[in-house]
Amino acid sequence: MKYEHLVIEKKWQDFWVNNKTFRTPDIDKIDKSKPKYYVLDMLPYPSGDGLHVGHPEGYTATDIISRYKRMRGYNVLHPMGWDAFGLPAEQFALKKKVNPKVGVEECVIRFRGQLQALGFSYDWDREINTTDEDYYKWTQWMFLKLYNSYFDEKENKAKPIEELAIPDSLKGDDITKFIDSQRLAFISESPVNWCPELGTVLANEEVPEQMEKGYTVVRRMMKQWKLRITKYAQRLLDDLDKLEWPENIKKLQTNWIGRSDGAIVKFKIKSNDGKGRDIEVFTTRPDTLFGATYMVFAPEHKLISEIVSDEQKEAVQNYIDEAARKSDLERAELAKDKTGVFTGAYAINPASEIEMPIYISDYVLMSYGTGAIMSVPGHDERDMEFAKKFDLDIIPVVIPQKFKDVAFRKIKSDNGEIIISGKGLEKILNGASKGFLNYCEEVREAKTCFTEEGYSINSGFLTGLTTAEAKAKMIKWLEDKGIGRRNINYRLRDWLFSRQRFWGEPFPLIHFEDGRIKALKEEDLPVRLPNVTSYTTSKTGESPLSLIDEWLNTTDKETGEKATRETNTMPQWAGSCWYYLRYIDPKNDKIFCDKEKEKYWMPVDLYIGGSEHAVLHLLYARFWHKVLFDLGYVNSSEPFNILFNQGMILGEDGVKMSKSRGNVINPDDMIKEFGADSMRMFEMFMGPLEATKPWSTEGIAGLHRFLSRVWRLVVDDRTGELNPKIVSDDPTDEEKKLLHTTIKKMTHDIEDGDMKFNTSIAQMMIFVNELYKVEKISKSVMENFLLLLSPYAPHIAEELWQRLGHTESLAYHPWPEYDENLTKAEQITVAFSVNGKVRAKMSVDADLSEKELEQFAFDDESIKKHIAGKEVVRIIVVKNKMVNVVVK
RNA sequence: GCCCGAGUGGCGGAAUUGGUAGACGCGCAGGACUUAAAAUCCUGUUGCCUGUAAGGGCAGUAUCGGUUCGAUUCCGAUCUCGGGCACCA
Repeated sequence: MKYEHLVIEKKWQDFWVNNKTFRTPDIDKIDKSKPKYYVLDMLPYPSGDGLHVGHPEGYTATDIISRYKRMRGYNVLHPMGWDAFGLPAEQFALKKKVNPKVGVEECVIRFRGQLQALGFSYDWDREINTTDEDYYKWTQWMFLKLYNSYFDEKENKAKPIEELAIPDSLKGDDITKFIDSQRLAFISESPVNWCPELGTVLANEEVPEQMEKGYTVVRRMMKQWKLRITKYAQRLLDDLDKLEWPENIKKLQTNWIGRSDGAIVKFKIKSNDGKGRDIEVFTTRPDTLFGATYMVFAPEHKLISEIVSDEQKEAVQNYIDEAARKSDLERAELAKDKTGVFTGAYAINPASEIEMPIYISDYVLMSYGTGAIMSVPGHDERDMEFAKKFDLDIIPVVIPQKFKDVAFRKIKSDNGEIIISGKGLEKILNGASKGFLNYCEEVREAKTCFTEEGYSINSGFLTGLTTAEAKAKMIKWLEDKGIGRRNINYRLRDWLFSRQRFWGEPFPLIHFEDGRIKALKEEDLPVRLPNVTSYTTSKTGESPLSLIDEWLNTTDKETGEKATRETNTMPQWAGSCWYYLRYIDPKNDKIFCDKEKEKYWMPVDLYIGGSEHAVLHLLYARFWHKVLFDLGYVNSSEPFNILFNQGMILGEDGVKMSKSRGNVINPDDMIKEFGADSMRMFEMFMGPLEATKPWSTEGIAGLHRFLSRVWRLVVDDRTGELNPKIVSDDPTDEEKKLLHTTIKKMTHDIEDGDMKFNTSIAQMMIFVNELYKVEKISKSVMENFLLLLSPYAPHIAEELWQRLGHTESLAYHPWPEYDENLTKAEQITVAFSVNGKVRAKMSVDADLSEKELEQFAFDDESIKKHIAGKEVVRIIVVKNKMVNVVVK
């Protein structure tokens, strides 16, 4: 009987499902004396195309770990679910004129079938779907928690809104306004990408695609819900240290959060109308304040209308209008060429006391810092470009280290020794200081822009100091004068949390006619999506929900007052922010997850998914988890302890798989032709998990060949009986060494956590190749090998295990142990080299002394030849490895 | 532009702390079995030079340089590719 993968794989998949082999018992039935291991996959979006070959890559890795940990005696939690809200399902629904859940159901059935066909050991009793009412009820519940919480700056954590201290000075509506301004979920007017032709708002990522199709996209202000993730910026940054994540992912998150240390500086604006006005700016380089020669405001800055001069009014208004029409993307694309307009107003530099003209330009962003900057064109490239274009003054105030000695040479004057700054020096020195003078001249002429740290010049009381010293001294000076302070800025923005779509979680909020907003109570949840058979998009940019009157119009349950529902829905990220908690307690209708169960299973021990989620999903989930932690709903401050990113699988041509290229590999075809076990093994054999690597159909055939070889080792091809080579004898010494070496290698490969399964598979191939060379195989050796193989190729392992006479599944059979002594070779090959070049190799007894090895080297004919007539200077002996003779 | 990561045979990739470069697989070549083919099994496979042969020699881990008895591994510079961010003051 040949290796018939289709028959075997179906048999065992049915066995596992019917026997619930991989069901993780509920908490009270679990043996708590065993350690726990929570292995999580990033839950997939069940798209209409079905699985692609990239999915099984990460899933196979987690499955191998899960199966290994079970054999190691761990209580393993290994669940799967569906992240099914989102745009593709919505577009499918609009096209087919159906409710999106119709399409989602089909896709889920398809995905589940495909995953089961790969033999993954998920506990299907814990399957979740983010679009189930029982699930999104709790997503809404968490939104309410965010809405009803504020961030306490002193304690650096979220607290219930009832605990918020309200200033005594506030009365009536102002109290409500104050409370609303502190909530972690808040509504605000925000710019969005509006596409008039499509009548919809687009996410930033969708903009380029639509513009290529010829649609226009403009910026437009709309009321949007946001989550105050920025309050958690520092904690999200600090806690990265606790996590065993790849350094590059930590770096990506660090950059995304983007902490900048600097100062806030207050400038006086020269008054046109007698009113005293100040403007604050943020700078990371307070040491360059003496070099600030002009200011730039973002076009959206509120102060512009107050300070603009009559002559400039029209030009300024035109510029503001133009900037408003551009999308963020357009603003960025035109980045090379600076634009702007003079406002006619001036500010006073508090350090140099010069008048600084105030410009507006869209290179200054309203959303970062204070929306206004001090420009130091000598030491900031953008400022320099702008200064060049508008012919503004440039003062060099920082010099590179190399000019230090020239710039600050001590000059004897009539009054004794003094330090002269670069400015004074220019008049006095020549020759020796040419490089320095050239530098100053180039800066003034906007030919050079020195943005690094160095030494201050032309900077009054800062002159001569290093950049670090000057920063500190300037901040002190600003604080003493009450016109500035140390400040930290983050790049991270508050999370735009609303979408104008049908297919998402509705917000549990109602609006009254007078504009008041009321959050629903926990017992009112879930707010269900309307059960319509079809729907259309609105032309106003609002959610399709706004057109469904019987859903939209409602009354306040408590007062009977007329109200309308919030029509925005939550973004696709919402459901995936906490799904890992629901797996722990998927059927609970009292709470999203029982706290005792959470305490047992959390944090996730291993989390594997694609690096496309390195920033957003992982940051959002960490943020939600911290809020839940602050409010006392979870015991862990971070959700994912170890993270691993799988690499992308490219097409056979070495480029990204895409339908248009026609290089897409369908996993169904591969499973049918070669089998799930071959598929799993090949994806692991291709290379390290994190690497990007091209697919090879010839490669998967090779793994199928390997599994066939394993099959024939146990089963006689012609008779279907056991291979007569398999005997009940004790293993020979050779077999023992081979087996124990293999156990050792494979155990280490998994325990090291590098996810280099390719070398384990190579070791199994060596094992099988060796067994093909011997006359007899001890049955126990074969059994141990099947246990080693089982996490990788579970179907064939179970089948052969059974054929060797076992009646129980091997899924919970202990992983083989190895004996270190048995892995050691008695004979080893050592290399003899002369001057580092290997000249001879020799098989010797292991653990020879250095003297003995040395003697062998000198007795070797080839070594003798190479050292003949030369002086031996040194001999280096590395035990069990080599002897190197150094000659002259 | 900035921040990460990576460059090893025809290809995917191996190589504990610096210690025998190319494990394992694919592909290719040759052989066995077969009327033939497929499947299977065996052998070879970094390049160049040399030898009838066993063998021997030289070069070689993107490029150039450094440290070292010895470098794929450590250090410096450069080039190429991949990923992320992108006017963040």
